Amino acid sequence: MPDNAPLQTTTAAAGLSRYGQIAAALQARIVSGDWAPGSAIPAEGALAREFGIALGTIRQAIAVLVQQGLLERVQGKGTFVRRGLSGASLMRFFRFGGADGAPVVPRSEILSCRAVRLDKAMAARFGLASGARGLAISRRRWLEQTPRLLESIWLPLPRCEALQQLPPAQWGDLLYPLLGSACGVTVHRAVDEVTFRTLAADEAALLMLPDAHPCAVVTRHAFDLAGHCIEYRLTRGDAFAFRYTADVR
Amino acid sequence: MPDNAPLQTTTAAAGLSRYGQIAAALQARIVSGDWAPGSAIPAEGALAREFGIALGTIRQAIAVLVQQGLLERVQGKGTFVRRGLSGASLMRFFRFGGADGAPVVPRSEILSCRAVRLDKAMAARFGLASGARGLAISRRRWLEQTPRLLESIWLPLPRCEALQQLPPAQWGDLLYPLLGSACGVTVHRAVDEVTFRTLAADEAALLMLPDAHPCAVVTRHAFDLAGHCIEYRLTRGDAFAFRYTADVR
DNA sequence: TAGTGGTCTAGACCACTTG
DNA sequence: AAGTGGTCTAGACCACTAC
Repeated sequence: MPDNAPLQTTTAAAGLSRYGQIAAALQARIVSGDWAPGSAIPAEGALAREFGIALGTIRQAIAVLVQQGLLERVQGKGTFVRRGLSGASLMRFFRFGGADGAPVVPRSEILSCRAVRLDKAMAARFGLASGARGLAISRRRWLEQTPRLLESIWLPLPRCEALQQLPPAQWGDLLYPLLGSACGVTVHRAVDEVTFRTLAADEAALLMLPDAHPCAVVTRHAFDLAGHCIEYRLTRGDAFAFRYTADVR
Repeated sequence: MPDNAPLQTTTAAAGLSRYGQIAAALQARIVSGDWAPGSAIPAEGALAREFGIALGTIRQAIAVLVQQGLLERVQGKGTFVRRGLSGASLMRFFRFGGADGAPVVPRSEILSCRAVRLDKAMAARFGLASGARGLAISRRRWLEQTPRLLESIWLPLPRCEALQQLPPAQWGDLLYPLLGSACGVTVHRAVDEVTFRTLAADEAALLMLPDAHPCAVVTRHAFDLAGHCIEYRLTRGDAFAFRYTADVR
């Protein structure tokens, strides 16, 4: 038995525990696409043999990635790379009329989509230089016969080029699955910030609401598996339809 | 070695894993006050001997309670029962002028405090029958020289009787520490729901805002260690000062 | 029946905190 | 130096899922 080799000779092992190093190694395989979203990773035993460690240790490494939301374990079936966010989750902020239980997807109407130069702040979000190219999308979302949300979306352009080729009519109602299939981008995490203001005249008209009507604004930064920002989104909706629940402990 | 006794003879062991049963046993000691908030629980080894199980199993049980937020582990020092919520956390929904970094506690002004009969819905929250007695508190909270929040608080009355004896002038600015010291109640978890509306005339006057000004309403259910609701609170504040960040993954 | 993850054991040594 | 939790091992058996 090697008992306790003082350092695992992976690429960079700086003061990390063994399971930490291995978790990083597994994460690298996921981020690189070596293990695709939705697919199963090798069994515990196989990984333990590969890394030359005990079962308990590989389990600990996997637990780290499960905690991060990168992996998902299922009794008797295996351990799977989690698929990206569906994107429908923005509706969790609003309750428009209908039944509460069913998570509905609003119909998407693309108002405009064009390549633009990103200003300094926007480019910085994507880790690009000021003036870099991006895609600016304006979208209106409907529930039944009523416009409910207004969205302004920015995407980094070398990365999401494939979207420009595809006619908006074929985009469907959800952006993230499209980003996955067309651009190979997996949205793994999002940070939403909620504030509150009143609608500008043009916004109010598009939402069929009175001028200066109160509205909730959700500002979203979405990130890929590597943790890079790949979407900036501004969503506006009727403030009186806003409802959000937070658990504190 | 007993190897694997099929069932641990605790009180109720229904299909739970051993560490699950033990986690429940530990939780009972915390909820009963046997292990007080802030104090250390016995070391892993001692607990393992007491329950007649391996170290790894007691660690698993403790991990469950850490995950639930009941316990906290500190390297080299021990495992501690977590103290209750500070209550200042409601400010996380609002950003009033001042510096962002510092978590400030607004000054509390008690507008009224009286015993009332609870209607059916309110009594049900506390697990009481309609018409049960409760404490209704109205509070205004100041930052510097400006009133910022309006709070309506309901508490179940047999439980929080000690508050009535204490003059409001001695309450201080935070309710939860007071509930702990005066009534022996630990607030361990809270569920906040956010909605938007406009201010009524009396509310607007108290907050020194225009009539019908937009406001954010935070509805809070707070729970003790046993999971029973012990506070219902309605907080109103200027909607334009509202700002909340949520992480999705 | 074979393969997966889930639970459990009985040790060992390490890292951190305290007196 | 003594006590605590943190890491790691090398096994065992159980529960669930598939074929």
